[in-house]
Amino acid sequence: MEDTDIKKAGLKVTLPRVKILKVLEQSDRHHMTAEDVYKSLLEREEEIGLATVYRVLTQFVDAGLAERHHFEGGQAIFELNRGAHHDHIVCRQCGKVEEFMDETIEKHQHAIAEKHSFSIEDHSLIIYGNCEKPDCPNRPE
Amino acid sequence: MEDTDIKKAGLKVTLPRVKILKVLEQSDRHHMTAEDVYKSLLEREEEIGLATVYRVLTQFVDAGLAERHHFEGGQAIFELNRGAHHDHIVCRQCGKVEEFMDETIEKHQHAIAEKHSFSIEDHSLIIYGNCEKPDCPNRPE
DNA sequence: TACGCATGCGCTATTGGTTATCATTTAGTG
DNA sequence: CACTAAATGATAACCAATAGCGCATGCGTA
Repeated sequence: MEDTDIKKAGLKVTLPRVKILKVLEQSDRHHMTAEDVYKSLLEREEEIGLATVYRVLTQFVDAGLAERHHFEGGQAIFELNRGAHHDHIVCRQCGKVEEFMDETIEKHQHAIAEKHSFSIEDHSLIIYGNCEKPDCPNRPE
Repeated sequence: MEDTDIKKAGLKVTLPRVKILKVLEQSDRHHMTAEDVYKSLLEREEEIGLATVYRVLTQFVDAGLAERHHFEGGQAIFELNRGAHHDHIVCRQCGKVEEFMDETIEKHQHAIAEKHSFSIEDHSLIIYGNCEKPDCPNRPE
């Protein structure tokens, strides 16, 4: 993802926008709250206001550069849009987020929308569970 | 759903709890925010504080009597648990919520969890679109 | 490169939804 | 009917998110 993408989106290429884009790109966790982004910027000693973080994230979403998700807990989570649609599976213990994509599920959703006479615009599928990462607090011993 | 269900959940059978349960049961919209429940109680001239509504709804969820959903917008939505699991399809224009259930989708979710080495606990699938209700503001003329 | 305006920035105050506090009231029990 | 623990209601506190407002900056133009 490049600075030119910001320009293409009709937004001026400013330092805060570039830096927020970088944070979203380079973070090992690719799913972050606005607060996460803000803290990450502080660690890099970038002085960017929290309000600006919210503003810019919203602009990125409106421009299609990023997506806003609503997981459990209410807090919005942001993710760069890398083109390929996918859904999420989340560990309730360690917060790890993985991505998946299932053609069959996608197709069935369209069938359901049709059956209910809805023109489908979007969907959100999140699976909650517990992962088996070695450092996950819920790991069975 | 009966008062005895409240007792079974280990909660005292108090007037506010009975009345909130009734609202959730009798409302034509079965998916309500805490505020919706509160307003509905006001219309019935029941003097129940908003704090109590939030408290009781949370207790119902903890007891398994109700479910809390997170649709777009962040606001929590509550629904009585009638036993049969289902997912939701929501109209972005008029807010109408319908329910559906698809065995194939359910099965695939379990397969996905397995593939990612997650023990699945729950999931949330919401389809967003536009319905064709005669009074839906988005209805094509 | 210098100018000037529109846009964007950061700060602070404010909102909206939800939760905690605490004195008073009520349900359940003997 | 009295007693005790739990529940309620009013209010304040909380937190994520937003709006308002001067100041600073990006960028087209000269």
